[in-house]
Amino acid sequence: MEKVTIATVARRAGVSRQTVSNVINTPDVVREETRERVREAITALGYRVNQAARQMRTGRSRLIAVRIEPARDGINGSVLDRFLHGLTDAAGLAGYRVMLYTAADDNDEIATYDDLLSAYDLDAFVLTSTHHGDPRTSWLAERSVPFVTFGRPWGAPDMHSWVDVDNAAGTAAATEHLLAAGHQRIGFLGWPAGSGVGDARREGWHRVLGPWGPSAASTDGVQGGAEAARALLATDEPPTALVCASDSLALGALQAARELGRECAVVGFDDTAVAQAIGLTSVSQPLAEAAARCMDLLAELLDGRAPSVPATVLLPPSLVLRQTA
Amino acid sequence: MEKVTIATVARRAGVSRQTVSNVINTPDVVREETRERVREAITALGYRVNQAARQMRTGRSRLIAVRIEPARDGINGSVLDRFLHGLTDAAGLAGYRVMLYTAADDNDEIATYDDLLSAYDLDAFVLTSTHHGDPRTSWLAERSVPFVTFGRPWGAPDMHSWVDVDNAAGTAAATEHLLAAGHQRIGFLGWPAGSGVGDARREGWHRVLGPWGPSAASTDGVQGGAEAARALLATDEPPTALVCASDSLALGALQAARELGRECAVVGFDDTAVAQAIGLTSVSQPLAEAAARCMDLLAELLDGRAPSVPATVLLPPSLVLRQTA
DNA sequence: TCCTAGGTCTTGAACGATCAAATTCTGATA
DNA sequence: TATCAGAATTTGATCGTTCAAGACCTAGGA
Repeated sequence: MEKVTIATVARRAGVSRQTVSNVINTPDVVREETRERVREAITALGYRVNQAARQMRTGRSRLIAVRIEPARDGINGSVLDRFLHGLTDAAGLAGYRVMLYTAADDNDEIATYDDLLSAYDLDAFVLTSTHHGDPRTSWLAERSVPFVTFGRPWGAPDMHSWVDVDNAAGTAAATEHLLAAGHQRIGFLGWPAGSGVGDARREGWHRVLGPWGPSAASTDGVQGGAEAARALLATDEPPTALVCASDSLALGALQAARELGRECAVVGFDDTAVAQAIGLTSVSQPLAEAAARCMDLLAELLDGRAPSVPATVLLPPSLVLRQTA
Repeated sequence: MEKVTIATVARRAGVSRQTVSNVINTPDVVREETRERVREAITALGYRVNQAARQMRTGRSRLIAVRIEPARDGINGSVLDRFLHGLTDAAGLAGYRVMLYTAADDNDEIATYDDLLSAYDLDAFVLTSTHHGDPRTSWLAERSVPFVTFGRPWGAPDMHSWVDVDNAAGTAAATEHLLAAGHQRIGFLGWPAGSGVGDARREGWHRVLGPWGPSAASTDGVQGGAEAARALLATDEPPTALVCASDSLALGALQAARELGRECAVVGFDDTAVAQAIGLTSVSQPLAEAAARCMDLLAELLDGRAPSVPATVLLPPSLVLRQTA
């Protein structure tokens, strides 16, 4: 079982190296009959293109990089995990591979770009966790490195392609579900104003209920959620249902309600493992699809058939009904 | 900002290409003074080795592949996630990069090996979720592809290097903790016999308690855990504490205890997001360290300084105390 | 019959690094 | 001073692929 190169195939098929290369990359310039003969030789020999050699000549690696972040509060970590899985699948289908890297912060990440680009000739990046004033996108854009973000460019015009989930639509659907179930006072438990995602989730709830509705804010976490929920539930006319910006907050709310002996419907966000485990109704992001769409956009960029205007994709989340609402 | 190659550096330092290459790969054969001059040129120009070119000549890619699995029951998914993060970090420090792939089953995975090896010249694989009669290890071993498993070769002799966590020690520690807290009747809630990991976790509990102790088994999941726990708690002399093979089972046990109005201490396994969220005491695997050790072993294999006997590393888990025990 | 255009295929060079072998330099010894 | 071993450096070839350009063949038109 020797090394099979393009020359081995060429010899067996009785053609030149270049013809074999053409069969692989631009089949339509090769005559039908020759093409078949070469294809036969390729499968018979089990030939596979050597990516390193191809890359050296073309300057393209068919490699895409994604940052893997530590599961921050743990509870929401699996979101990225599922996205990664979807991306790896989609990339594989499109003939690309996913390479991982870690970074402590934005600047560290930018330093890594430099390294990955010059050492590995990376074709593109997929960025997650975009935020206001993100320095990463401008760095990449300035050097015209192809990239797509999962998460819209908060607070900036659309200078690049992105895929995002319609957070507001998710909380809106949750709120409507609660209304339909007969709830009159539906509260919102969210994060402090200023984060794009958090604000959008509050917006969806607000959009459905109109001007009124009790709401509270806390940084993410079970503890914070419980405290904020206690405050809301201790008022004169406490809400009978709570829409929450995350499963962590929702879990805190459930604990608070139980302590106080109050009936309170709760809906979380992200459909994490925790929600599945404890039967929490939650808004689920279509992560596999989001990943696939990211790959689609990247493939467009890389094939040079990119639209002049950045493409943007907004996916609707879905409500997963369980016991808590 | 043109492309900087080894020739650019050579010209600037006034030496030949090969000398630059030597400074990078075998610095000790270059005279001190020359070495410094070349190093200066390298940093001044911001030169970075082109991996594709190096790979074509050496046949080594400095790339390591890991399979990313879908978060199976969701609740335990983050274990792999954290391992991956640790591996990416450790690989980066050792000058390697991690590439991802997905596979539907063992055979699919083997087909992917073939592809990755011939197309990308992958240097090594890290396998997770090893099990009895795993066909992957023998496939790789036959072709003498370097690899390390996270998880020991269940039911087979040590034919390759592996890193694993001492599952039995984990449940033993949990059991001892419960004994010290004054519990007399400590039960075990595990998986059906036959899985290496599950059996080891039961073993640890059994080792501490001796012959006696109520135990039950169920396939993993909250539902199953609740049912099995109900059965245990409904006996004449119910256990006052339960050691569980997973956080899912533990969560089920907690729910069963609450339903029945019983006090019952519970310890889970894996310290997942769920455990953190609901305050479940759980056995925590040192995943970052496990990943680092995997990388160490791989580096040894790849540098050719591999020991004749496969290296095996068994890491002790730790008990994370929270409210439930 | 000759020429040309288009389709098909082949040839040599190049990508950027490392290997192997050849060459030059250095300093010590006779 | 001439010689030589060993250290330091250079040269040419090579890895497997694709690019650019050229060669060959066939059919159609003048």
